[in-house]
Amino acid sequence: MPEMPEVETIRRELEEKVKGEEITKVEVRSAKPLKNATVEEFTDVVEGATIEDVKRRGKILIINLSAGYSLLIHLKLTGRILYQIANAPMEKHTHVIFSLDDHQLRFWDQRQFGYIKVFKTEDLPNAPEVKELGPEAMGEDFILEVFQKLLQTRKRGPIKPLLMDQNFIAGVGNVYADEALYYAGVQPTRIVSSLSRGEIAKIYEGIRRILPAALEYRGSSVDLYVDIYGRQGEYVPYLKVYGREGEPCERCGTPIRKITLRGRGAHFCPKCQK
DNA sequence: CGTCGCTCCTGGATGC
DNA sequence: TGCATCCAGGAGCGAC
Repeated sequence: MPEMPEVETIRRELEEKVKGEEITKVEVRSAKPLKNATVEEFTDVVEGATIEDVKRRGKILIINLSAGYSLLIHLKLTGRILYQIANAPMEKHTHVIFSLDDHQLRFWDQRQFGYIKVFKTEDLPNAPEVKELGPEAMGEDFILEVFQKLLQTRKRGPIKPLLMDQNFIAGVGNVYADEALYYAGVQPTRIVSSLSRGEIAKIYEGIRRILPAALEYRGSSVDLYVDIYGRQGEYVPYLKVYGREGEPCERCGTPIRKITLRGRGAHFCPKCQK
């Protein structure tokens, strides 16, 4: 599932490949991902537009087009943006096709939770999914003191769901929340108010170290994630707990446990994490 | 407003 | 072997 390292990988690749390209034609095979526009409105905005640049905020991809419009793309669990030769065979679950010169960008999504919305570029900051976002997980203004202060406003619940709350911190999801907590030696169920200053600092450090490390490997291909060329991310072998239920902890050999927390899988070492 | 359960969806895994 | 059921999960929504 694409989190910051995966979405940033896609952003970089798109920037390299399609920046400056004109979208000559758009084909909507399923209108479901177009959550705030009709097919006609979408087509009118996109066709003939040039891709000016590709940005990211949290897990959201933003494609700025000429003529003052932007596409806001959320891949959710299984969304893919694929860069393919125009005549490449069409895969099932391809919902929107943007034709460029001799290539196409294809929005593919098996579970259909992802979406593409259209905004006037000037209205983007007020888009509901952007407006309430917390600080960028790897942003330079997200310093330890900011994390500490944020935690003081949300003291009652367990730490892990909070790390995944995009309105708290933008960019961390299920995989890297588990990994950051393993790094910190803190169990995902720990109530925020019980965390020591040292533990908070370690969680912060975990986030700040693991995200860029994963980005270097073009992310983690858990679930169906691939980059725009269809390549898997290569960070999975370096994950310490996510997807390793029953395997021995690298540090102490205790089997990694998986529990359900707020309806989501949470993985941790019962010995190394307190 | 914070917290929390429910919901969307598909196909691979699991059970009988 | 085949069919039914379960399960994964980001984030919006409503309930409290």
